[in-house]
Amino acid sequence: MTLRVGLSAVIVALIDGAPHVLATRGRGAMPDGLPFGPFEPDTHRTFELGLRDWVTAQTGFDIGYVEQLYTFGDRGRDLPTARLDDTSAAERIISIGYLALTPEATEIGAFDAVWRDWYRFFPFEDQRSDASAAIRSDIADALKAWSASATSSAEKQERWTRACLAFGLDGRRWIEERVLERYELLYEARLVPEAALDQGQACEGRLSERQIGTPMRSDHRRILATAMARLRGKIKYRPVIFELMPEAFTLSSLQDAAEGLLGYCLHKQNFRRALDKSGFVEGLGSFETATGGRPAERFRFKREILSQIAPSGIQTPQKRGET
Amino acid sequence: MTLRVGLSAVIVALIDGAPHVLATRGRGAMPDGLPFGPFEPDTHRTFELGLRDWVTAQTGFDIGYVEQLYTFGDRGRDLPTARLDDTSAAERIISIGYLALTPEATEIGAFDAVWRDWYRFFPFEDQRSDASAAIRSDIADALKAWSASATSSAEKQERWTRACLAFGLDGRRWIEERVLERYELLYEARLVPEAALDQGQACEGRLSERQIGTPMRSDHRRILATAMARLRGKIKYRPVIFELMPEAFTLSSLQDAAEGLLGYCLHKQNFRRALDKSGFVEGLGSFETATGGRPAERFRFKREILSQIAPSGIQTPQKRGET
DNA sequence: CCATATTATACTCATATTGAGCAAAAGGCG
DNA sequence: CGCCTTTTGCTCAATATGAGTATAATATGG
Repeated sequence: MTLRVGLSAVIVALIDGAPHVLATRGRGAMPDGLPFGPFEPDTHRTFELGLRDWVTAQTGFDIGYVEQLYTFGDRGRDLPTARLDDTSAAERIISIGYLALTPEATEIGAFDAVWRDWYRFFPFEDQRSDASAAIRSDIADALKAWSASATSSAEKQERWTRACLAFGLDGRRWIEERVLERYELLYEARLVPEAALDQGQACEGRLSERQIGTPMRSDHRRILATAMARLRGKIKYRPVIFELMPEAFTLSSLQDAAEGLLGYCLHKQNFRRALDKSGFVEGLGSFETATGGRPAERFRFKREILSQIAPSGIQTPQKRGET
Repeated sequence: MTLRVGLSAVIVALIDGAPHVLATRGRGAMPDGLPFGPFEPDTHRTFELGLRDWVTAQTGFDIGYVEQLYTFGDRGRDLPTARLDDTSAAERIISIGYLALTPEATEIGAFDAVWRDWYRFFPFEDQRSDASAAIRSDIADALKAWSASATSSAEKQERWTRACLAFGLDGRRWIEERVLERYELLYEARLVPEAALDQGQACEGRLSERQIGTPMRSDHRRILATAMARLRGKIKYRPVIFELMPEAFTLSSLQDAAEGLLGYCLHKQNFRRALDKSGFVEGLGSFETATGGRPAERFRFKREILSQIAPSGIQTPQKRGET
């Protein structure tokens, strides 16, 4: 069997404070996918160089911050129509996922690439809107039905416990980083169409795209979930959020960015206090007037601080009592 | 060019509270390596199953907790004697590194595998011993010399800043998680023999194995550094340390384990207070008498708590004023 | 059998950090 | 000018953290 290695990229940028990912547009029945290219051992000295190469070739711009996410290689992921026990496939493709952050959503030159709001693929991950509570409750119902459909009572119990942990049900807290766990649970419960495709079985038609999101090609939604989880975790212990911001920004726009990535609201005053203490930003003395209320001072990220201190991330004081 | 995928494992266990890794013993001039096996796309449905398979086959025991670390694929890593610009090699091996944790250092059945103290490969990572201060200062001298040998003054500056950040020099704090940064800096400065091998150049003979550690095959020391960094970080936000402990343990032995992994000492009373608050452990009512002083109560990890709360890790209140 | 060393565990206290909210400042707009 | 909106400054109680001191329970050696 031939083994091939591909590189897939989750390229994130903010558009009006909302996180977007670069997607290759689907055609006909084929859904959207992530930018994906083969790793060519002859020409690419490292994975990262290979990735930068073909992203530039395909989309026409240079990605900035890049980090490796995870390597995906389960059978089934590359051959949606193949049954899991079919070992006769002639080729196996494994894919190394990368996360890339760009400060602005540059216009895409060639190819069929588009910026998509990442909540299009995961509507339930946005806990800010009023709609989200309703979606969450619909998903909870579907997962309850799935739990009840288990054969043994221990299995029923176990399924429901996992659902509660993943989705913050039954008094448990919603943990924003559990993006992948949530997607994998929906996959296991066959509530997302990808699961049906992979296993050649019908999808549970309980939930609509408005609730469980638009599907993606192959296992790309899993890769995107991994990227979201990583980024949501990382902004708390590394100052990576600034890789997504323009040179000058207001504290409110920074907060909007953090809220967009995390999917929940922050306490404004405490966010500022924490940011102040961290020393990451510095006022520029100029002001943004087009905001409606009192003009906001523009700030910049003090990049040079990275060589001064032990860099941690920004703090994210969650606003309680709203959920 | 043929592309092959291998799986390498950093299997960690504690022996008398000191972290050890399973290594394949070197022969003659060939240094120790990590357990390494090919990924066989025909028989292995997932990477993890493949890994478990051949680890069991080679060493005779089942590994417990497993997580993917990173995928390594830079040219040069697989062919130590090849020059970087030599693209004529017939084969490229990329390797997916895994971290595995086992609760006890089981006797190894077959093959030439041995448990090695992980500080054998990274003596400077252990900040507890008195020797470490001396080692650190020797390394600082060597890095200073390397900085001074740069051509431009900006480059000199840049090198020294990086050295200070990585090794906590010049008033900066030592960050225990920067294991990989430290190793890569030593590699770049050609202070470790692996660098010399990879580039076909002579190693700077400044430092001895007692200071920079025993080398490993290929890029295995880089993989080990990645594993140490991951584990040192992870025990703070996930209760993975218990995967290394036996069923019943004393709080002192748990603290020993944490100190061994982190490479520095913790404040005993505060460590206990934090552990108490976390709710991770539960007293068993039985006591360990062979400790020399007052008998210590045995505790167990409350595994069931994982389905109750948002699991974080253990806190690690560093003991200051000793360095 | 008592002093002593050794380790375990309990409690204290000052100082930071956090969550939550109130109030003033500085614009635009009718 | 008064009102709405947003930014910014400040307070206050509740908790968490760093760093000790004190006491308890064992083994050991005279």
